Amino acid sequence: MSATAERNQPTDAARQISDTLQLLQQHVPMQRRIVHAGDRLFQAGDRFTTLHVLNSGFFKIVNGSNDGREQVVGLNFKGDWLGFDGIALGRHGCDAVAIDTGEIWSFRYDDLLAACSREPRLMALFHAAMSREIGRDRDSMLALATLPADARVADFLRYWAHTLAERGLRNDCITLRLTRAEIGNYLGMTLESVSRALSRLARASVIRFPEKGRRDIQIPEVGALHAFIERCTATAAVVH
Amino acid sequence: MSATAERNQPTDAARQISDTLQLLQQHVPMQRRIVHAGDRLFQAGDRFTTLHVLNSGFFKIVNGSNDGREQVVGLNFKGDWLGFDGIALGRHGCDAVAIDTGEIWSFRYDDLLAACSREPRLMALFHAAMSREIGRDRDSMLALATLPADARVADFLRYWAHTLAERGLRNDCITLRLTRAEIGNYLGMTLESVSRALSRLARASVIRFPEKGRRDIQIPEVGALHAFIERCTATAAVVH
DNA sequence: CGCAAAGTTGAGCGTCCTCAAGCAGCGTGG
DNA sequence: CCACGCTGCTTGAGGACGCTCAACTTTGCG
Repeated sequence: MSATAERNQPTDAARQISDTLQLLQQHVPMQRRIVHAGDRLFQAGDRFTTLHVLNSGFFKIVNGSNDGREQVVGLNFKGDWLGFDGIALGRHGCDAVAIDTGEIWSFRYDDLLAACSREPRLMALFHAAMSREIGRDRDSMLALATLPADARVADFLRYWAHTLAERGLRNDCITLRLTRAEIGNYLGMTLESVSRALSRLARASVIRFPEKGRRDIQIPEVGALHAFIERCTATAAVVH
Repeated sequence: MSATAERNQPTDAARQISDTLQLLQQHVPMQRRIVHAGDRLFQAGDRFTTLHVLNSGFFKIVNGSNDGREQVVGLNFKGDWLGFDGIALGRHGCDAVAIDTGEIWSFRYDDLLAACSREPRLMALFHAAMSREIGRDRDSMLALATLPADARVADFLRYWAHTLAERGLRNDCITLRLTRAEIGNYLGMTLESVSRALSRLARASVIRFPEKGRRDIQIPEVGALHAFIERCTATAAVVH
């Protein structure tokens, strides 16, 4: 939680991302490719051989169960790594689906390891990326388990805005690449509940919609999202 | 998902665990220590320097938020690694608390890296452990977001039984080291709901309680838990 | 034996889901 | 150009699942 990650001045995260891209380019043979919304980078059951780093674009990670349930369990942005889940069993356990046009860098896992032994900084970045993923997943669980629906939506927006800010991008007006149904799936609620939550957030002036369309969301003040979330959890723990 | 992990014959997981313990012992300078229920291995904010592997006992991982919410986001068993979350930022983001007496092996992260460069098999096991953690967290999210309360409890028992079986231990009668409140916290529900869910599971003969005490839980047939979970999700998706 | 902590069970209620209707944006084709 | 259909989004009404509050039982420990 970097107190206030201002945009357009390199944050720790931004530096880490550019270092990663640079080191990969220098030391690991890889393939660059353009993907479009809907493209599947890999899916559950695929044999694991390669890792990927997102140079631009957005991905969603979908986890399925044998009885047909499935859920969006992760979102990926520029600089994020994809495919870690395959290392353990040699097969992927989830699908990675592009939700916008973007560029993906792919390289063999064993080539990465070879490069890491020559360039310890790359190893450090690799491990840090896996570690971050674990921390991120745990934060998702915390939100899923402890926040009421409205606060989960607010937390989702806060996370998205934070992620953009980290990368030096504008975050006062974000364009969601997900439908209400996908957001709902990610947050463990129905699309109607997402819609209602957004309406309430707008009514509370925490977010704002543009004149036309409700796909973009304006966030005048990220702090207001924090405040809203705390207000939700506070009412749950009233006097008593 | 190894089809049927029979106990008392070494599974993949069991072999991996013994390999890990053996390689660590041979190549990494480390400290062995006994911990007791309630002991804290590390907590959020602590500077990260060392990783840990559980040689015996049970741990819970507790994640907190700045506004006071906290949740059990992970459970650890023999052979599991602890501390991955600290690598990214150099500080831990959660607490690791022992929930039973056990033995923990601790070693410096940089010592591990040095050993890994000499012994690639250790590196592979290290990466596999992180990868497994990610996959496991995603399964937790899936359960939290898509299963009704009763099914979440059944899934929790299924996971616990499966984990014991993987390690070659009896899993037809498991002793929960967690209170109803802790289980509820882990599953995103109240302790009363956990209690009711267990009662319903017992009424449906999916589990059984011993004559005295309700801390132990007998699971005559693990498959029955699967069936129960599917029955729960099926009723949600009726004809239509 | 008595107290504290953990667990069970019931009654009432609130949040969120389900079902349904209507609206908005958008590409296609007459 | 507008009708048309499609997909995504919003909003309302009713109901169910799980939470809150409360009483009681059981277990464990000094």
